[in-house]
Amino acid sequence: MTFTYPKHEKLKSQKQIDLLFSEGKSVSKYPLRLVFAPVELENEEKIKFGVSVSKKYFKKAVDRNYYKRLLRECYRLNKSILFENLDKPYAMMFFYQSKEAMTFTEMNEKTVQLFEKFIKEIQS
RNA sequence: ACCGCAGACCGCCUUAUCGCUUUAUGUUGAACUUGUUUCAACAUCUAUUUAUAGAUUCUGAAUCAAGUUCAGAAUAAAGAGGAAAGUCCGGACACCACAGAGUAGCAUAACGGGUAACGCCCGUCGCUCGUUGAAAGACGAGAAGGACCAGUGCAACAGAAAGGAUGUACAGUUCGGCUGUAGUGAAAUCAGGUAAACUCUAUGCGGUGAAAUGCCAUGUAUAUCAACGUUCCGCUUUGGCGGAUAAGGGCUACUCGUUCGAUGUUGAAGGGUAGGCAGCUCGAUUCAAUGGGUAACUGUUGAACCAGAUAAAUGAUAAGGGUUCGCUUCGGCGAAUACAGAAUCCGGCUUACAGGUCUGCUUUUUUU
Repeated sequence: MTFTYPKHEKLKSQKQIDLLFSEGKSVSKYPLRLVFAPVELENEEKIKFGVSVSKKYFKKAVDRNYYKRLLRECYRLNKSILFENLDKPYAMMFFYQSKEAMTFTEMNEKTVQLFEKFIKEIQS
């Protein structure tokens, strides 16, 4: 299993994002939150993935960039959990929802827990 | 040596693992196009032994070569700032009627220079403040430095009164609050101060802003364009032609001016949204040498190419090392490592900033 996060795996389409927010469900593990919805994808891709950190929580662009990078790293290193358990393609968006700082190690643990929770959710 | 001030510059590093963006190189695969060769089928032509051979065209398949596009993996190179920030000025560039006249509005304000331009920068003069000095002056710092003989306004304290005021006392007197003196104040119908007061003068300013704008693919409301078309008058060969009419709209903050002109029909064209390409990074660029200038800045010559993302890359983790601070049993231990993230591009200004380097000046101490 590779640990890449190439361009075509990023969630970019406005339509898919609108769909995600209007019809998507979510699971969370404070301070992380994952919104997801099943979609039709081309070329047998399984996931479209995006990250977001709100201006509400971090005023400065530098801080937002930093946490977005951490979120991307967490996805990149743990995405095998998702790929091995998905039965159909999904679009998903990953949020950091807290004003408090967090280290990479903590965030990584939370991400694994969150992804396992997500797998249970879609299998039930 | 130390402290302070001013100016200029720098603003964490190394290794490993896993990633991201752009460019280049060759490579693999797929699709398409063109061509070569071979085979098959059909058709036509030629020859003769009349069912064979040869040639040509087209179609299909295979093969090889070249090109284009897409995808994959590989290698190499490059990859945030001094403020990228605030979006406060000035430009480049693009479009909107290439941009009209007047009014209003806004900005600037000594003189000279620099610049693409500026409200920026440099120099000079004057002013104010501080230090020093008997003074002249010297040194340092600061600022929003045009005009109150155009008009209107404002003015602390003192004073009767600061502008249709003229009180009190005394004196003079043509007996009229007419004249003078005293008194307050910088200034008392004699004028002066004030434009970080209105105002005046001079100069400048059209608007929008890369989500500008152009193209490609997709392709629809009906905004747009063209023709016909509303009403009235005249002419008429009865087909039309010419002139006028204007609710409203566009150009503006307003007026003038100019321009389009209801509803509808036909045709053309093709908005927005989502996607791609261009704009998009070679430029008032950077560095070095040298010439000019007190300086800001600039001429010449040589060299270099230095981010181009777009739900938005430029990183994450681990270990080690710098640097600073604190504690110290002088072995070390602990903590911190600033401000902050390109979005069309430049020149400024303003604000934020741990720490460090260099230069100049001043004070104090030590040695000679």
